[in-house]
Amino acid sequence: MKELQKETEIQILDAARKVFIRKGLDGARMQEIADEAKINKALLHYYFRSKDKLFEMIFQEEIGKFFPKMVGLIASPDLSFEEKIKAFVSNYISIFINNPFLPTFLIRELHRDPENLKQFLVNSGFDINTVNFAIIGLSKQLNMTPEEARNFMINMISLCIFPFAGRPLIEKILFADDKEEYNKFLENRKINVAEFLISSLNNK
Amino acid sequence: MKELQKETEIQILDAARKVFIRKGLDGARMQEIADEAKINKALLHYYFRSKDKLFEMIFQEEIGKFFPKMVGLIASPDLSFEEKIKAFVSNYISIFINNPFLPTFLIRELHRDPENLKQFLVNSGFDINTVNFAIIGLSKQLNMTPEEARNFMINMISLCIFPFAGRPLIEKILFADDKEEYNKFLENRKINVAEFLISSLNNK
DNA sequence: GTCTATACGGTGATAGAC
DNA sequence: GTCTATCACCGTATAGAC
Repeated sequence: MKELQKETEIQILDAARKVFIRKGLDGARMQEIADEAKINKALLHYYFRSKDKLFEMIFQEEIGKFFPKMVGLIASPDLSFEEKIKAFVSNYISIFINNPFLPTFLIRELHRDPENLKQFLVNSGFDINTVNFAIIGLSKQLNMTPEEARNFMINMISLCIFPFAGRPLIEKILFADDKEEYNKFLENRKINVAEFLISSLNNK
Repeated sequence: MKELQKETEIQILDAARKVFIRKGLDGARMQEIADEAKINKALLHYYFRSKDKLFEMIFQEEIGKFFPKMVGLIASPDLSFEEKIKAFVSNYISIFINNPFLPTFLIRELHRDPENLKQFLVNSGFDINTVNFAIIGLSKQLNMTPEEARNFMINMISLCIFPFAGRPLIEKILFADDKEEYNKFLENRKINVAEFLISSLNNK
C-alpha cells in the first residue's frame, strides 16, 4: 500500500531524528532507531541503504531548521535595528525552545565532519554575498564598520545558542538543577537578550 | 624501569586526550589511541583497565581546566566590576585559545552523560554556596538583582565559549573559511567582549 | 513491504610468551 | 612492561522466506 509505505518512511525518519539528535552518529544504534520506529532493523536498510545515508537525511533536514530566513531578516530595509534584533533573537530562541537538542547536535556533528556544512550550503543554493550585504547594511544602521557589525552578529548568535548547548552545565551550577526555572529563564531570554544587545549599542 | 613506566603512562594519557577530545567517547577507538601513543593496544588495558576508565581520567582532567579560580575572581572584593569582567573574559578566552576543542568536548560529553559533571563537582569539593555568594556580590556591584547578575554571568560565558564551539559554522559563513582571520578575531575578543559587556552596563 | 536468520567486519578486552 | 595472537561480542548490512 502506497499509504502505509509513506507512513513507515516517516516513522523511520521520526525515530532516526530522535535518536541521532540525542546520541549523534557515533552514539546512535540502528537497533535503537528500529525499536523507536517499532519496525525491524532490516527495514531501515530497505528504505535507506545505510546508517550514513539515513544520518545524512536527518542532518540536512536539521541544519535547515537553523538557517531560516534570518539573513533576509537582517537585510530587510524596512526594519529599524531594534526591530531586527528583537525579531532575530525571539525567532531563534523560539526555534531552540522547540528543538532543544538542535544546537548540541549541530555543534557535535559539524565538529566531527565540517564537510556536511559545505554540502548543505551547496544544496540550499546558499550565497555568501547575501550574508555580506546583510552585514554591510547592518553596519550602516548601527554606525559601525562591517567588521564590528559581524562581531555584533556573532555576539547575538552566541547569546541565543549557548544557553541550549551549555544547558547541562549552567542548569546544574547556576540553577541548582531546577529544570522548570531554567525553562522560564530560556523563555524570558527572548526579550532579555534583545534588550541586552540594544543597551550595549545605545552606549556607543 | 620506574622512569620508563611513568613515561609510558603519560604518553598514553597524552594520546588519549588528543583522540577523545576530537572524537568523543563514542567516536574514539582504542587502536587510534595506541597508534597515537606509539604503543600496543594491549598496553592501554594494562595501564587503564578499560576504555571507560581511561576516558573518565581524561574527562575529569579536562573539565578541571574549565573550572579554574574564576568563581573566586568574581567574588574577589578588591576588584571593580570592570576589572572583574576584563580578567574573567581574558582568562577564559585564553584557556580556550590554548584548548580550542575543549568547549565542544565538554558540550558533547556532558550532553551524553550529565552524571560526569556531578562526579567532578563532588571530587573537587565544589560548593554551590560559593557560587551564590559570588553572584550576590556581583549583583550589588552592578546594581542589579541576583537573578539579573546570574543572567549577566551567563551572557559573559556565552560570549566567551560559543565562538569556539560554533567555529566550524561561523568560520565558514562569516569568515569565508579564513582560519588566520578567525584566530585574530578570537584573540581580539579578549578585549572586545569585555568592552561589549561593560558598555551594556553603562547604559543601565 | 516486512519479517527472521545470518554473514561479515570491527572493537574492546584478555591470554600468554618474552 | 611490552608484545603477538586471539576471543567474544556487538553492530551494520544482506539473504531469503513470506
